[in-house]
Amino acid sequence: MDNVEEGKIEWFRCKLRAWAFQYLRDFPWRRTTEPYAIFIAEFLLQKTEASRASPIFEAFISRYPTLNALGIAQLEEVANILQPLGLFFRTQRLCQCVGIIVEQYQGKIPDTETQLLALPGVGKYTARSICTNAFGQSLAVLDTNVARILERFFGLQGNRVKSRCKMLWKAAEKVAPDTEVGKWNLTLLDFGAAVCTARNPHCGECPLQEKCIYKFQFDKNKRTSL
DNA sequence: GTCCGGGTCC
DNA sequence: GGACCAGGAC
Repeated sequence: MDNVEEGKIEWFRCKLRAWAFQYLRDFPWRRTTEPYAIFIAEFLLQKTEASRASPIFEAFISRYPTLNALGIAQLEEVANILQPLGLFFRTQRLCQCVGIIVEQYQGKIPDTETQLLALPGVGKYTARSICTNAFGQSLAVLDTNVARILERFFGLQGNRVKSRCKMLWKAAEKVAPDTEVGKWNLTLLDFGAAVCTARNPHCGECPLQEKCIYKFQFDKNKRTSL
């Protein structure tokens, strides 16, 4: 965390905001704050590429427009719609969630991180993502994209990606701005998917390369190997 | 920390 | 085959 100092953070935010202005992606779930739609989207997006989840999400919402509609659906039918995305256990967890929400929350998606965390298949990332995107709360998130960007740019923890690492969660919260955290979270996600990718990151076109620890190390290795 | 997961890209 | 994707459970 020593490398994560205020001046560098401000520069980091500034560069990424400028990048987001031009490159932030558009997805159907980003055009709504309706809690049910956000809830479904976050579930489908777990360990799944956003562009692949997109058409399935639209089919899902048009088949089950409300939580109550989903509540009376058969598990097999739901599984059928989600089949192209794999990870069948998600369907089971999703249906369990719906049952609990109908019984305990009168069919309304709960709006606190703690309540959401108690649902099966909802971890810290998903709970916070729902809170920011559906209920306008300001909670930073950590996923593999955020972890990778923070590790590389600030030189945290070598190159091991541990999504649950406390230090990375702290760093994610420290780096998040005071306002528009929801948009900030999306910015990091999109930047990780488009520029700071796991394989073959596009360092040459990266707006952060000037102060990036990873880029610096990379160049150094290149020099010494010549 | 470790295991789990289905499709995709390398 | 193995790493990787808007992770979660144990």
